[in-house]
Amino acid sequence: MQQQAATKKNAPDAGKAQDVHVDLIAVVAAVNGCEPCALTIGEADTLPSGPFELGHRSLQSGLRAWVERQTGHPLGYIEQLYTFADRDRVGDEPQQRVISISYLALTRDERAPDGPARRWRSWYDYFPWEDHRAGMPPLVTELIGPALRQWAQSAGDDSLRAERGQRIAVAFGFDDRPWNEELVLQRYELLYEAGLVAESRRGRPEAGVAPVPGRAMVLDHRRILATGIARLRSKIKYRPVVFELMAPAFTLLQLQRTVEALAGRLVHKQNFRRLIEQQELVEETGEMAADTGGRPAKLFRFRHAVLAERQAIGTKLPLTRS
Amino acid sequence: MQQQAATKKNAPDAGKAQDVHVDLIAVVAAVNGCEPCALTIGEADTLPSGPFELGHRSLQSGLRAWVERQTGHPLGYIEQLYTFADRDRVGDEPQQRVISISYLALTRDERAPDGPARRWRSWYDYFPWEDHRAGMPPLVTELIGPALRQWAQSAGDDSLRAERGQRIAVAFGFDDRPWNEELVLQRYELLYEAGLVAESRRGRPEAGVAPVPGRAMVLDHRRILATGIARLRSKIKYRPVVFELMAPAFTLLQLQRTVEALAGRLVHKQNFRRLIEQQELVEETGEMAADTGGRPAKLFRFRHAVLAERQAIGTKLPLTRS
DNA sequence: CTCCATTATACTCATCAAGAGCATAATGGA
DNA sequence: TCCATTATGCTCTTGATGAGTATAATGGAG
Repeated sequence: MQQQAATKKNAPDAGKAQDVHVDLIAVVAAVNGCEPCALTIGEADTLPSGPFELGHRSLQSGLRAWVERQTGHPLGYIEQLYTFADRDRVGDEPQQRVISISYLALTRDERAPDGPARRWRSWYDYFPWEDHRAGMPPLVTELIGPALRQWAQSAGDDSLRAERGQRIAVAFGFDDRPWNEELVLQRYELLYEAGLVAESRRGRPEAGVAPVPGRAMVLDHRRILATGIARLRSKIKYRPVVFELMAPAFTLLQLQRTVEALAGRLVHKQNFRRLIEQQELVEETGEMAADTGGRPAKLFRFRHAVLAERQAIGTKLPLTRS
Repeated sequence: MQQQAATKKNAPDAGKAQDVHVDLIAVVAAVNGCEPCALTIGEADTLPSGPFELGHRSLQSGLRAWVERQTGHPLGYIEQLYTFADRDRVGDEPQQRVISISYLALTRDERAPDGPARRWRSWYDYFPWEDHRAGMPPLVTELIGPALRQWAQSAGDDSLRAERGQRIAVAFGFDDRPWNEELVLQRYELLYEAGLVAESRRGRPEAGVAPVPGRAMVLDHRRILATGIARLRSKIKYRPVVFELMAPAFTLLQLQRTVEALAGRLVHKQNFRRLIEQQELVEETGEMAADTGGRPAKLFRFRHAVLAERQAIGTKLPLTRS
C-alpha cells in the first residue's frame, strides 16, 4: 500500500496536482439520407461539450446531460474515444490544466430538423478528402498530393524527406498503395503538420501555401471528429454498430448506403447482402419497402439477440474499388 | 462560439466543476520466459500510478515519470487504455472527484530482477482462468462454471436468469461455444457482479460462496489490468506489437511462445511461421540460436521498416485447439 | 556409435471467406 | 411494350487458414 499512500498524499492539500479542469466532449454521429453527419452547436463549428461536474454520476451521464442540454438530442449508444491533455489552447494561464475526455455517440436524427441550438453537418464538409464513394476525389490527387509532396521535399535532411514521403503515400494511398479508409486521423495529422489546415496556422500566420479545402472547427474539435470517424470506420467491421444509426425497419440497400456513407467507399452489393444474411444480423419484418423505384425490397430489422449471443462479431464490409 | 463561452465560463472561478484529481496509472507488461507479467509496486498488488502534475508536459510523459520513479523501469511503447471516473473508492469525501487515466505499456524486463520497489507478477496469478495453453483449466469447469450458474439461478425473474446464463456461456465458452481469449474484461466483470472476486465483497461482507482463486489487487487495479490484457490480446492480431516484448534477436519459437503467453492459448507452429514470414515482419540476422535442444534455429529480428510501410497490418495469430 | 527425443523447416490438402461478375425477378414510367 | 431501376439468386476464382505429413539437424542416453 505504500504507493497508495503516495497517491493519496497529494489529494488533501491543494498541491500542484489539484488544478485540473475536465471537459466532456461528444462526437455525435448520424446518417441522414446518404450523408454521414456530426452534430454541432452554436454558430461556429463546435462539438457539444461541457465540464464534468459534481452533479454527474459518471462521465457518461455527464456527457449525456451536456449534449441533451445543448442540443435537445437524447443519446443512445456511447463509447469513450480518447482523453487529451495537450490541447492547443491559446491564452490559457499555465496554472490551468485542461483535460478533455471525448466520446463517440451514435443516433438517428429525424427527431427534429436543424435549429438554432444544433446543426447536423456532413463529415465531408470537414474532411472532403475522405469521401471516396465516387472514386478518389480530384482534390486528393490534384491539390493535397502535390502540396504534401512539397512539404516533404522541404524537409532538411534526406531521411526525414523519405519518411515524410512514405507517410504520405501510406496515408493517402499514393504509389499504388491501397486506400485505407480507417486512417482518418493520420491523414488529418499529416495535413496539420504540413500546415495545410487552418488549425495549424492559428497564432502563427506564416506565408505558406493556401490551406486545403474543408471547414475548420473550433480548438481541436476537428481532430476529435477525425478520431471519432476513424473509430467508427474501424468498428463497423467487427461489431454490429451500424444498426444504431438505422431506423427500426430498413431495406438492405438502405443499410448498405449507410455503411458506405460511413466508410466513404462503395461495397459490392451482392457480397454485402451475403455477408449480412449469413451472419444472421437481421430478420425480415414481413413488410415490403415503400417504393423507392424498381422492384420492392423486403424490410428487415436488426436481430437484437445477436448482441447477447456473441461478442466481437460484426459487419465485415466487403469492399470494392468500383 | 456560444458553447465555447459556456465551457470557459466555469474555468476562471472555482466553480463546482473544479475539484478534480487526475491519476495516471500503468499496466506495464512483459513476457518473462513463458509467463506474461505485469509490473507491480510495493508490498500490495498495486499498479504503478501517480497524480498528473503541472510539471508534466503531457499525460504520457507524466506516466513515464511516475513509472520510472516508482520502479526504476523506463518505458518504451505506450498506449492509452481507458479513463475511469466511477472508481469504487471508499471514504472519499463527495467533494473530491477522482479520474484515472490508464495506459498500457510494453517492455522487456531483464534490466534487473524483482526488487523492493518493483515486482513482476504473472497475469495468471490474478486471472488463473485466463490461461488456456494447457486446455481449459479445471478451475473453470469445476469451480467457476457451477458458481456462476448458481448466481444466474438466483436471479429474480426468468428473463434475467436467461440473460445471465447467456452472458456466462458466451464469456466462458460453455455450451459448445468457442473460447474467446479477448473477453478478459467481460469475464472479470461477470465474476465481480456475481460476488466471486474479493474486490466486489469489500465493505459488504456477505455470507456467500467463497471467492474464486486468483489474487486480488488494490482498489480497481485488477479491472484495469484486465482491460490491458484484453487490449493486448486483441491488438497482437492486427498490429505488430509483440515485437515490443521481444529481445532484439529471437527465434520463431520464442516469438510464438510469447504470443501464446499473451493469448493464453496455443497456436499451430507451422501456420504461425507461415504467417510471420509471408507478412515479412522479420528478417534473418544470419546467426543461429544458442542451443535450446534440438536442431538449431535461425535468429530473426523485427523489420522496423514495416511500421512505416503499412498501417494496420499485424500478426493475425492462427489459433488452434490442441 | 546408435537410437531417440527435440526442435526446425518444407510441403500438401481441404475448407472457406471474399472479390467479382452473370442472370433473373419485380416494379413504375415513357 | 420497352426500359430504367432495384432486388435477389448463383457461380467462379482466389487466397487465407486450419490441420496434417514429412524431412532436417542437433545433443544426450544407452
